[in-house]
Amino acid sequence: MAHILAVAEQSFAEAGFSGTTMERLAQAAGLPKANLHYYFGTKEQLYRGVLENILALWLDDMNAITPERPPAEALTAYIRAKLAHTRTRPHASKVFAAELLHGAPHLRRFLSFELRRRVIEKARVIRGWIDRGLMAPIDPIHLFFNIWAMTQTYADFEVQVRAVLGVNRLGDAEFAAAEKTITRLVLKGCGLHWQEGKP
Amino acid sequence: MAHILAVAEQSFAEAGFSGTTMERLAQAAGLPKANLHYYFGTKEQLYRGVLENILALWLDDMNAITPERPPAEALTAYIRAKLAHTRTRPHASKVFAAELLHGAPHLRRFLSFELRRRVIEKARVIRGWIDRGLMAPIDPIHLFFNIWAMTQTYADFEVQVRAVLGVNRLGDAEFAAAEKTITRLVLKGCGLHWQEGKP
DNA sequence: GTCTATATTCAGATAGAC
DNA sequence: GTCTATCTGAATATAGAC
Repeated sequence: MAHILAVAEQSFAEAGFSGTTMERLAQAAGLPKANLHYYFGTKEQLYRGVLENILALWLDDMNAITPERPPAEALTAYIRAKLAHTRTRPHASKVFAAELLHGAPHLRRFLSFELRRRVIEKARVIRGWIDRGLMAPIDPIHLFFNIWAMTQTYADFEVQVRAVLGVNRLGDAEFAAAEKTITRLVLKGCGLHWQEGKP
Repeated sequence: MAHILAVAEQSFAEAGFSGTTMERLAQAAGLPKANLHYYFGTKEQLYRGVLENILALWLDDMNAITPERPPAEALTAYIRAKLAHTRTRPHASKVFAAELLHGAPHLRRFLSFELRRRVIEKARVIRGWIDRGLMAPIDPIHLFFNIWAMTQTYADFEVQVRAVLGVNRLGDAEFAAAEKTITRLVLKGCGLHWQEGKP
């Protein structure tokens, strides 16, 4: 079952919902397609299963943001965590991205409630830092939008990154450069100290 | 014909390639579906027509980056141009994003040649600024990846932005906040002067 | 050039044997 | 529970009248 979900995640990421056929999934999972229907009912329900598997990931990373930590440390850790997920779970990122692209018909509740609540909570932490004079007065919610955008682009639009860089795959060097660039933009953008050498 | 392409762009953006039916396009365009096939041949060829319409947009914005301009001014103008396209052509952005998400089978050449060449050319301009001590030594190519990510997220993942902000549509206020945040991150991140009030 | 009607293909779902 | 074979519906594409 977990195996089927993993195969489905990859296929939905690569081919989209309509582009993924139950036949293709069955072949990739190594069993007849009737079994998929036996386990999950409809293709729609299987897709929902894949999505739900992903949502927890998105909320978890934000744990790095806590009031006691110095902002530079917390933001650096957050960026690192997001980028690690981008690297280890690129298919999850792509499925989520495709769902958003098409208006998120399955994620309306998640976005408007769970995610919104969590962002507002963490934005309050950032406003606390600003009020204490620990960082520049940046809009915390837009800051989140932009950190998500920058980190996820290395999964979602990986093919563009590879083509422009002229490499066959994104390895340690590329992710190190990405992390350095994003961390620099965010820390300096927030008026925080950032130093070249610091990993 | 241009009308059909506009309708198709919107439908491909909202429903994806497989999710878009010729019947649906015909209805939206107000003519029988046989005509679509008469004009464009196959659905595939129609999709290629939509994509090609979009590519020029992407390359054009980079004209803002020229060696003579001060970096802060050029980067501010570039961000503004990208964000303006995000706002006026959200469907184009989404079609392009979906194509990248699914591995860009139709854009391989464009990405590896036209786009890559243009990015390398403009990266050289930025390195010139760095060498002249006009800005901090940031990786120019990753800088582009991240500017694209930040500006396009307001089209591609608009539904997420709206849900988290709790608004029904992205208007002047939201785009102003986006532009301010992105410009701040980029300029300060590049060690350039940025001032709150400056639009 | 434009449309109606239809052929063809293919994917999702299920019946029913084992 | 697992599989083969099949049904059903839908979407692309085209034939052929006007």
